[in-house]
Amino acid sequence: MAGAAGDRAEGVGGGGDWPPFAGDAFAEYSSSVFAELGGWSDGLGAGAGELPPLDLPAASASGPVPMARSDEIMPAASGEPAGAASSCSSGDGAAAAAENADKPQEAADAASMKPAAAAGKKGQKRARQQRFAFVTKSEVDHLEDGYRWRKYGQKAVKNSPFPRSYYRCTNSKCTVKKRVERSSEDPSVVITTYEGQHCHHQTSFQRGGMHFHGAATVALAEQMSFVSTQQLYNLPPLRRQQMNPASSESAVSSVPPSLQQLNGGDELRRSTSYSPTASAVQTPSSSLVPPDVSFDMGLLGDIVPPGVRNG
DNA sequence: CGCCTTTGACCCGCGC
DNA sequence: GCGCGGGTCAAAGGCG
Repeated sequence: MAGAAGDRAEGVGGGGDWPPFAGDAFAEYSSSVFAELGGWSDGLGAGAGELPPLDLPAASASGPVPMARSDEIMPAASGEPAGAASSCSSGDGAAAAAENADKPQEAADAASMKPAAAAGKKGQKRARQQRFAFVTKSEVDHLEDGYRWRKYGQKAVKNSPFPRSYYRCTNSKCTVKKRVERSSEDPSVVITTYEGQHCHHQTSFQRGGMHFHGAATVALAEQMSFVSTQQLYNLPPLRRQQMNPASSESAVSSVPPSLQQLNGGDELRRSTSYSPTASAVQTPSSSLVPPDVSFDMGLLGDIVPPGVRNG
C-alpha cells in the first residue's frame, strides 16, 4: 500500500505549495480554509475533527469573499515566537519552549513527545511550532504541498470514523510535521494541519511532481479545482475540555460565522478546495495566480507571503 | 536497493 | 490513581 498512498499524495497536487496563495492573490481564489491553530491536537481534535458542516459563508457560494488578508494573517504567523520560525534550526526544543509559553494544552501534546524529548523537557512541555490547519475539500487525503512527507503513524480519532494520519517531512533536518484527517462532519473535507516550518526548499519533486516555483505555481493553480469556498475556522487554543462535544461546538461556532476574528490577529486563511483529477479540473482562472509568486520558504513561507512575513 | 506505508505497542498528559 | 486519548516509535512488508 505504501506506494498507493504515497504516490497519490505526491501526485495529487502535482506537488507544490498547495495553499497557492500569496497575499492578495491568495485571497482571490482561495476557497478552502486554513487557520492557525492554537494547539496541535486541540485545533483539530476539537475543531477540525468536529468541524461543523462547512456552511460556507455567503461569500463562499458566490465567489470571492472578504477573507483574511495577508496582513491579517501574518500577525499570527509572524507573531509566533521566533523559535517557531524554523523547525530546522530551533527544532522542537526551541520552538517548544517558545510555544509553551502561551499554550497550556501543550501538555496534551506533550504526550506525544518522545521519551527522550519528554525527559529532556520535563518542565517544559513539548513544544509545538507554528501550526496551520487547512480545511480543504478534496478527494484525496494527503494533499500535495510541494514537500515530501513520510507517514509515520495513523490513528483512529475519537468522534470520527476517519483515521488521522501523521506525516513528517522527509528532510532529515526538517522537523515539520503534518497531520491529515477527514472531517467527520463532511467526509469530503480534508483537514491538514502543519506544524513547524520547512527550513529547506521544496526539494522534492523528483517523484513526478511538478515544481512549484514561481510560474510553476500557476500550474498548480490550474490543476486545482476551486470548488467552493468554505468558511474559515479560527480555532482558538482549545483546552481539553473544549474538546467535548459541547465545548468544541462552542469553540467552532465561534469562528466561522463572519471571520470576525480575522482582525483579531488570529490566523485564518483560506486556501482552496480542489480535486485531484487535474484533467477534470475546472481550471480556476490562472490569472488569479501571480506568475511570479514564489513559495520556496519554509512552511510558513508557503502560507505567508514573503513581504508580509517579514513584517 | 531504497523509500515509504502499515500497524501494533508504548509513552505521556489530562480529566475524572 | 486510573483510564482515555493522542502522538510517536520501530519492525515488517511492499512497491518502483
